[in-house]
Amino acid sequence: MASRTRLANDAWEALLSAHARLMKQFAAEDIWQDLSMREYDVLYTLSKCGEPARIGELHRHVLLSQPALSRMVDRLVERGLVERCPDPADGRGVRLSLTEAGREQQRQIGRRHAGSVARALTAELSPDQLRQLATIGWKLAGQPAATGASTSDNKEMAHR
Amino acid sequence: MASRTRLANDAWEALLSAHARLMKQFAAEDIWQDLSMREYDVLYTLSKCGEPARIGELHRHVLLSQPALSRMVDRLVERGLVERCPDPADGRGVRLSLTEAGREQQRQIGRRHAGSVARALTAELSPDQLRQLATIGWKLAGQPAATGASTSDNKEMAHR
DNA sequence: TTCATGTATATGCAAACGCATGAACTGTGA
DNA sequence: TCACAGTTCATGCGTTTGCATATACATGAA
Repeated sequence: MASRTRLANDAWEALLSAHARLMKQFAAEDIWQDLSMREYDVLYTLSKCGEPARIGELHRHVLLSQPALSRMVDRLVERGLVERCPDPADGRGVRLSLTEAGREQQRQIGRRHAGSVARALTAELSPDQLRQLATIGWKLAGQPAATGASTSDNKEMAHR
Repeated sequence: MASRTRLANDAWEALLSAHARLMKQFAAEDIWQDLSMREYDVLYTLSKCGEPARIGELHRHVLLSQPALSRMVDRLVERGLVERCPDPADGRGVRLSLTEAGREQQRQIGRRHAGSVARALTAELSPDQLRQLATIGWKLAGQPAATGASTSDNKEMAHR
């Protein structure tokens, strides 16, 4: 049982190290145009969340404090990438959506970034390992299954 | 081949989501005493790097700009947790090491944090999945094998 | 209705960050 | 020996962050 603790901590440290290394590698690439990776992350999340999305919803997916996120949205609105409308169903809330410019910039950057990600990960991992990582990651993220990786037979899913 | 790209991107997104969720969860715990998770990360890294360590060495492991790291070390020195000495072998460099107080605080926090990590990961993942995550993570981190997880037979390692 | 409590987002402010650059030193080739 | 490019860390400065808190609305009970 103590070894189980050790196993878990080693796995977590490995995840953190992988995260740090790849984030640095991606950040160093010249594909981000005039926005930071965090800003891109918000645009990307917005495009995936299904717009219009609430700030609270964004906040569940982005590693930023709520006030920081609120102000980042300010800037993105000011730059014409995001629209902020009052929510007709809840006077406290706001509805966020990408503008056409925001969507377009997200797509441009996203295409290149997806290429970098694919190159970095497929260089190190087998297809089975990619599937394992997806399964494990989504599980830790609290999202049972996920997009499309579940279509292929993944023996490891037998572990629950 | 396009599916391989998709597979890799799904795996990366899963990793990011897991990272964000768990980081928030850990950050919300009341175990960090008077330091931030980033500060703890520096103390932990210092304890693992083998002291005395160079700032550049720390910088390879911590997701912070070099100037930010330099100033964080300033603060940790000011608070008596880290010592900064000139490097006798290289007049440009500095040698960093934990003070006794720094080491002690790292250990205190580390014990509790390790418990949280173990609880969070073992709740979601099987021992095999923990081993898979460690193998995959260290590979992506650019560190071939790693601490102790390699002692157990891991069938997935056959994938290279 | 009115009040109390809870939730969603915004704002004040000090601290921390990243980028560009500077200062100190190393190492190499002329 | 000197000059010059490369490396290591620190500093100036504007921007962004997090914490605490305010504001505005929602919701439920009296």
